[in-house]
Amino acid sequence: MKIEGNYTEKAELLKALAHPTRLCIVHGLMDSECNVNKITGCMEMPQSTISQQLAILRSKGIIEGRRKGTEICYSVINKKAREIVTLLMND
Amino acid sequence: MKIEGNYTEKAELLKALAHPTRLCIVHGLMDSECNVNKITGCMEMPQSTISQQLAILRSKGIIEGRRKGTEICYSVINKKAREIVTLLMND
DNA sequence: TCCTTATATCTGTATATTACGATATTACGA
DNA sequence: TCGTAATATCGTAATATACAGATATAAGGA
Repeated sequence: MKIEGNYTEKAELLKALAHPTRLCIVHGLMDSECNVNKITGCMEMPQSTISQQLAILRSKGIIEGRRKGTEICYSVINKKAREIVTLLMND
Repeated sequence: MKIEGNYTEKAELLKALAHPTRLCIVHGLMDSECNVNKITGCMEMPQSTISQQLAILRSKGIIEGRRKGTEICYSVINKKAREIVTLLMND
Protein backbone atom coordinates (compact mmCIF):
# COMPACT_ATOMS: atom_id res chain seq x y z
CA MET A 1 0.00 0.00 0.00
CA LYS A 2 1.85 3.01 -1.30
CA ILE A 3 0.60 6.43 -0.44
CA GLU A 4 -1.55 7.88 -3.16
CA GLY A 5 -2.49 11.54 -3.37
CA ASN A 6 -5.87 10.45 -2.15
CA TYR A 7 -4.68 9.88 1.39
CA THR A 8 -3.00 13.28 1.45
CA GLU A 9 -6.20 15.05 0.61
CA LYS A 10 -8.22 13.13 3.15
CA ALA A 11 -5.58 13.68 5.81
CA GLU A 12 -5.80 17.40 5.17
CA LEU A 13 -9.53 17.40 5.73
CA LEU A 14 -8.99 15.60 9.01
CA LYS A 15 -6.21 17.95 9.96
CA ALA A 16 -8.48 20.94 9.56
CA LEU A 17 -10.91 19.35 11.99
CA ALA A 18 -8.18 18.03 14.28
CA HIS A 19 -8.06 21.01 16.60
CA PRO A 20 -10.39 21.57 19.55
CA THR A 21 -11.34 25.11 18.63
CA ARG A 22 -12.02 24.30 15.02
CA LEU A 23 -13.91 21.17 15.89
CA CYS A 24 -16.07 23.15 18.27
CA ILE A 25 -16.71 25.83 15.67
CA VAL A 26 -17.74 23.34 13.02
CA HIS A 27 -19.97 21.49 15.46
CA GLY A 28 -21.64 24.72 16.44
CA LEU A 29 -22.20 25.70 12.81
CA MET A 30 -23.78 22.41 11.81
CA ASP A 31 -27.31 23.46 12.66
CA SER A 32 -27.30 27.19 12.17
CA GLU A 33 -25.05 29.73 10.54
CA CYS A 34 -23.33 32.25 12.75
CA ASN A 35 -21.33 35.47 12.43
CA VAL A 36 -17.72 35.89 13.54
CA ASN A 37 -18.63 38.16 16.41
CA LYS A 38 -20.88 35.56 17.94
CA ILE A 39 -18.41 32.75 17.46
CA THR A 40 -15.72 34.93 19.06
CA GLY A 41 -17.95 35.55 22.06
CA CYS A 42 -18.95 31.94 22.48
CA MET A 43 -15.40 30.67 22.24
CA GLU A 44 -14.13 33.46 24.49
CA MET A 45 -11.05 33.92 22.35
CA PRO A 46 -9.47 36.87 20.55
CA GLN A 47 -11.15 37.76 17.27
CA SER A 48 -7.91 37.36 15.34
CA THR A 49 -7.53 33.79 16.57
CA ILE A 50 -11.06 32.96 15.52
CA SER A 51 -10.60 34.56 12.12
CA GLN A 52 -7.54 32.48 11.53
CA GLN A 53 -9.24 29.29 12.52
CA LEU A 54 -12.13 30.15 10.23
CA ALA A 55 -9.64 30.77 7.42
CA ILE A 56 -8.26 27.27 7.80
CA LEU A 57 -11.73 25.73 7.71
CA ARG A 58 -12.60 27.85 4.72
CA SER A 59 -9.46 26.90 2.85
CA LYS A 60 -10.34 23.22 3.15
CA GLY A 61 -13.85 23.78 1.93
CA ILE A 62 -15.43 22.86 5.23
CA ILE A 63 -17.21 26.15 5.85
CA GLU A 64 -18.37 29.04 3.74
CA GLY A 65 -18.86 32.66 4.70
CA ARG A 66 -21.75 34.74 3.46
CA ARG A 67 -21.48 38.53 3.70
CA LYS A 68 -24.43 40.30 5.28
CA GLY A 69 -23.62 44.00 5.40
CA THR A 70 -20.72 44.45 7.78
CA GLU A 71 -21.08 40.88 9.02
CA ILE A 72 -20.07 37.54 7.62
CA CYS A 73 -22.10 34.49 8.53
CA TYR A 74 -20.49 31.10 8.33
CA SER A 75 -22.04 27.72 7.69
CA VAL A 76 -20.82 24.17 7.13
CA ILE A 77 -20.80 23.15 3.48
CA ASN A 78 -18.75 19.97 3.47
CA LYS A 79 -20.69 16.71 3.64
CA LYS A 80 -17.78 14.55 4.74
CA ALA A 81 -16.89 16.98 7.51
CA ARG A 82 -20.49 16.90 8.72
CA GLU A 83 -20.48 13.15 8.80
CA ILE A 84 -17.20 13.00 10.68
CA VAL A 85 -18.30 15.51 13.29
CA THR A 86 -21.66 13.78 13.69
CA LEU A 87 -19.89 10.48 14.13
CA LEU A 88 -17.51 11.93 16.69
CA MET A 89 -20.23 13.58 18.71
CA ASN A 90 -22.33 10.50 18.91
CA ASP A 91 -21.16 8.20 21.66
CA MET B 1 -20.08 27.25 23.07
CA LYS B 2 -17.02 27.04 25.24
CA ILE B 3 -14.46 24.38 24.57
CA GLU B 4 -14.94 21.37 26.81
CA GLY B 5 -12.30 18.72 27.31
CA ASN B 6 -14.44 16.58 25.11
CA TYR B 7 -13.43 18.42 21.97
CA THR B 8 -9.76 18.16 22.88
CA GLU B 9 -9.91 14.42 23.12
CA LYS B 10 -11.79 14.05 19.86
CA ALA B 11 -9.42 16.44 18.12
CA GLU B 12 -6.53 14.30 19.25
CA LEU B 13 -8.07 11.20 17.74
CA LEU B 14 -8.47 13.07 14.47
CA LYS B 15 -4.98 14.43 14.66
CA ALA B 16 -3.54 10.94 14.90
CA LEU B 17 -5.36 10.03 11.70
CA ALA B 18 -4.65 13.37 10.04
CA HIS B 19 -1.46 12.35 8.33
CA PRO B 20 -1.27 10.54 4.98
CA THR B 21 1.09 7.80 6.14
CA ARG B 22 -0.83 7.07 9.29
CA LEU B 23 -4.15 7.18 7.48
CA CYS B 24 -2.82 4.72 4.95
CA ILE B 25 -1.50 2.42 7.65
CA VAL B 26 -4.79 2.37 9.53
CA HIS B 27 -6.74 1.79 6.34
CA GLY B 28 -4.48 -1.12 5.48
CA LEU B 29 -4.85 -2.64 8.92
CA MET B 30 -8.63 -2.48 8.95
CA ASP B 31 -9.13 -5.90 7.36
CA SER B 32 -6.07 -7.85 8.43
CA GLU B 33 -3.33 -7.44 10.95
CA CYS B 34 0.18 -6.91 9.68
CA ASN B 35 3.74 -6.86 10.99
CA VAL B 36 6.03 -3.82 10.95
CA ASN B 37 8.31 -5.30 8.31
CA LYS B 38 5.49 -5.71 5.87
CA ILE B 39 4.09 -2.24 6.55
CA THR B 40 7.56 -0.80 6.05
CA GLY B 41 7.87 -2.55 2.71
CA CYS B 42 4.46 -1.53 1.51
CA MET B 43 4.94 2.09 2.48
CA GLU B 44 8.47 2.11 1.08
CA MET B 45 9.70 4.18 3.97
CA PRO B 46 12.45 3.79 6.57
CA GLN B 47 11.60 1.39 9.36
CA SER B 48 12.21 4.02 12.02
CA THR B 49 9.69 6.36 10.42
CA ILE B 50 7.09 3.62 10.36
CA SER B 51 7.77 2.67 13.95
CA GLN B 52 7.24 6.23 15.03
CA GLN B 53 4.01 6.54 13.14
CA LEU B 54 2.84 3.30 14.70
CA ALA B 55 3.76 4.68 18.11
CA ILE B 56 1.50 7.67 17.60
CA LEU B 57 -1.40 5.48 16.54
CA ARG B 58 -0.77 3.21 19.48
CA SER B 59 -0.64 6.06 21.95
CA LYS B 60 -4.09 7.22 20.86
CA GLY B 61 -5.55 3.76 21.20
CA ILE B 62 -6.19 3.39 17.51
CA ILE B 63 -4.04 0.32 16.96
CA GLU B 64 -2.65 -2.45 19.10
CA GLY B 65 0.46 -4.52 18.59
CA ARG B 66 0.62 -8.22 19.34
CA ARG B 67 4.02 -9.82 19.74
CA LYS B 68 4.61 -12.98 17.77
CA GLY B 69 8.17 -14.10 18.42
CA THR B 70 10.47 -11.50 16.95
CA GLU B 71 7.57 -9.85 15.14
CA ILE B 72 4.83 -7.56 16.24
CA CYS B 73 1.55 -7.62 14.36
CA TYR B 74 -0.66 -4.57 14.48
CA SER B 75 -4.40 -4.31 14.16
CA VAL B 76 -7.01 -1.57 14.47
CA ILE B 77 -8.83 -1.61 17.80
CA ASN B 78 -10.62 1.73 17.86
CA LYS B 79 -14.22 1.71 16.69
CA LYS B 80 -14.46 5.44 16.07
CA ALA B 81 -11.26 5.42 14.04
CA ARG B 82 -12.61 2.59 11.93
CA GLU B 83 -15.81 4.46 11.27
CA ILE B 84 -13.98 7.63 10.33
CA VAL B 85 -11.65 5.84 7.93
CA THR B 86 -14.53 3.91 6.39
CA LEU B 87 -16.43 7.13 5.94
CA LEU B 88 -13.45 8.84 4.35
CA MET B 89 -12.72 6.00 1.96
CA ASN B 90 -16.27 5.76 0.76
CA ASP B 91 -17.00 8.30 -1.91
C1' DT C 1 -15.83 62.12 3.34
C1' DC C 2 -15.52 60.59 8.01
C1' DC C 3 -16.45 57.55 11.67
C1' DT C 4 -17.81 53.16 13.44
C1' DT C 5 -18.43 48.29 13.29
C1' DA C 6 -17.02 43.84 11.66
C1' DT C 7 -13.57 40.95 9.97
C1' DA C 8 -9.28 39.53 7.54
C1' DT C 9 -4.47 39.62 7.41
C1' DC C 10 0.18 40.41 8.96
C1' DT C 11 3.95 39.76 12.08
C1' DG C 12 6.54 37.76 15.64
C1' DT C 13 7.32 34.10 18.80
C1' DA C 14 6.91 29.77 21.07
C1' DT C 15 5.80 25.13 20.49
C1' DA C 16 4.66 20.97 17.99
C1' DT C 17 5.31 17.86 14.24
C1' DT C 18 7.82 15.35 10.81
C1' DA C 19 11.47 12.59 8.82
C1' DC C 20 15.44 9.85 9.04
C1' DG C 21 19.82 7.84 10.47
C1' DA C 22 21.99 5.83 14.44
C1' DT C 23 21.48 3.05 18.14
C1' DA C 24 19.11 0.51 21.82
C1' DT C 25 16.03 -3.25 22.88
C1' DT C 26 13.60 -7.68 22.23
C1' DA C 27 13.14 -12.39 20.67
C1' DC C 28 15.08 -16.65 19.23
C1' DG C 29 18.06 -20.29 17.41
C1' DA C 30 22.67 -22.29 17.27
C1' DT D 1 26.62 -16.53 24.80
C1' DC D 2 26.64 -14.90 20.22
C1' DG D 3 24.65 -13.57 16.02
C1' DT D 4 20.66 -12.33 13.49
C1' DA D 5 16.19 -10.52 12.65
C1' DA D 6 12.63 -7.45 14.13
C1' DT D 7 11.33 -3.33 16.21
C1' DA D 8 11.47 0.71 19.43
C1' DT D 9 13.73 4.80 20.79
C1' DC D 10 16.91 8.71 20.56
C1' DG D 11 18.88 12.84 18.63
C1' DT D 12 18.64 16.40 15.35
C1' DA D 13 17.28 19.56 11.81
C1' DA D 14 13.66 21.31 9.05
C1' DT D 15 9.06 22.58 8.77
C1' DA D 16 4.41 23.41 10.36
C1' DT D 17 1.20 25.05 13.73
C1' DA D 18 -0.85 27.89 17.31
C1' DC D 19 -1.63 32.20 19.43
C1' DA D 20 -2.37 37.07 19.97
C1' DG D 21 -1.65 41.94 19.19
C1' DA D 22 -1.40 45.34 15.60
C1' DT D 23 -3.10 46.80 11.52
C1' DA D 24 -5.40 46.55 7.03
C1' DT D 25 -9.74 45.92 4.69
C1' DA D 26 -14.80 45.97 3.93
C1' DA D 27 -19.40 47.70 4.82
C1' DG D 28 -22.62 51.24 5.98
C1' DG D 29 -24.67 55.43 7.91
C1' DA D 30 -24.34 60.41 8.86
